[in-house]
Amino acid sequence: MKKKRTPRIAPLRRDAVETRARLLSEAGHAFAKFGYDGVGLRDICKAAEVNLGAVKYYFGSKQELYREALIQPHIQLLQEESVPSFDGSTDPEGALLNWLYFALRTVLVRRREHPYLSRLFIREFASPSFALEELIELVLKKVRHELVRIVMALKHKDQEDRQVAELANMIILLCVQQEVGRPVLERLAYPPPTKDQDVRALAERIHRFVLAGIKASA
Amino acid sequence: MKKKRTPRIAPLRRDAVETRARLLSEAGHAFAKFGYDGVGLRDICKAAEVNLGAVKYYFGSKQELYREALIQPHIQLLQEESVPSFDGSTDPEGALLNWLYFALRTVLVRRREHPYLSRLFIREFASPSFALEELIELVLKKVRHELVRIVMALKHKDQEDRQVAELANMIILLCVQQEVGRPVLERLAYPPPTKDQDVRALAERIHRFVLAGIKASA
DNA sequence: AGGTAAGTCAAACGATCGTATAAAATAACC
DNA sequence: GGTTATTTTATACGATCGTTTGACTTACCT
Repeated sequence: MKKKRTPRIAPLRRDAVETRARLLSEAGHAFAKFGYDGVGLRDICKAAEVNLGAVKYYFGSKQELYREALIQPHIQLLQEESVPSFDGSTDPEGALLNWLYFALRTVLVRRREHPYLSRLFIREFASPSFALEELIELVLKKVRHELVRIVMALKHKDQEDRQVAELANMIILLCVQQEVGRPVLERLAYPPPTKDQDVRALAERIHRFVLAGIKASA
Repeated sequence: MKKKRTPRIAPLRRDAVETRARLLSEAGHAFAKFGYDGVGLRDICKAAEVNLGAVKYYFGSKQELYREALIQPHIQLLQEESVPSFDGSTDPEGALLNWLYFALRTVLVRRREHPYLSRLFIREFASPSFALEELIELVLKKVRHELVRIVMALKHKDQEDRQVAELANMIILLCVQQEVGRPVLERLAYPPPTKDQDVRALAERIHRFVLAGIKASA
């Protein structure tokens, strides 16, 4: 019988912790820059100053290395600052502004401040891989859920119907696409802002826009 | 001196026309399904029942094969039905509805009816290749220009300023994202419609939404 | 019908890919 | 400080990639 070793998730030696982290970081950079198929493990390992065998040793395969480079920073991002929860029905308009500011800031500032996470997410968004399902379940579901509750309050409904879902989708798209559509947007007109104060102003403009839209929709 | 042959753009023999077309079509299917790096020329040629050498003979390289598979159907799509032009200032609200219906129908129906163009565009949108610039210049510029004129009329402006550009961007995103964001949308809630009558209804809902948003924005 | 250019074909090149393996080196523990 | 398990290393395998070549076959023209 073959000796089947499960990859070393948690390094046992002090220096090895840093080795694994370096490999993961460089992998994230490279995947973000060139895409999953665009970069080879040899280049990644060279950049990380790590031996080729480290990939199998620490992650088992290229797929697992990618998965962790994508998922793990997202978990951390959501732990550092979680979705503002809508407390009920007191001020849904204000809650919407808070949600928009949170979403846009997460997407345009916080995720972009991460050295590679933004570009990595954009790739995953557009050409979904095996990891998209997990990413949605882990990150997007919670964020969307709060928005749906706000929209329900604004439309005086007590459950999510087709209209609420569609409105929520449009709002989410407006935010996510400020980031994902950037390559196209900046070729068409002005690129979306990245500084916090400008993002705040953008949130307020979008707030005006979608609030009127929500009220107007039958 | 080496004999340098430029690729055979226009086949001279009747049967060869069909060979080139078959290769181009299968290439489009394959690139759309697996991405540029995800598919090899051997698989494409096998599916097209064409010899491997045909790629060099007709297109010169894999890149050129991809470029033509992406660009050429888009040109045809815009030739078959061009952007509705806004005649001036008589009825900008109606013009906006027309534009929305055109954009959504192009994106959700016409492009999707093409056997592979939609998925191919989505890939290009999110992870731009060398061909994006050409695609924007060729297709998106004209479509956006008409929208900008409509928004200008709605806001009673005589030139495109930052606000007009941002509003136009939001509207474009709302449309394009119905298509590009589909993998995510259908995991979050209802997928965007694809039948013409449903798309018409969607256009009307978005029309209500963005019209109110435009009027509300300061 | 024959000549000639257009098109097709099989075979191979060099490079790079992800993965596998087993020995060498190293840090941690008794 | 010797022992041991952990980590690193060098090397190789088998597959697949895009590209190239030159000979073969075919369709078109006079």
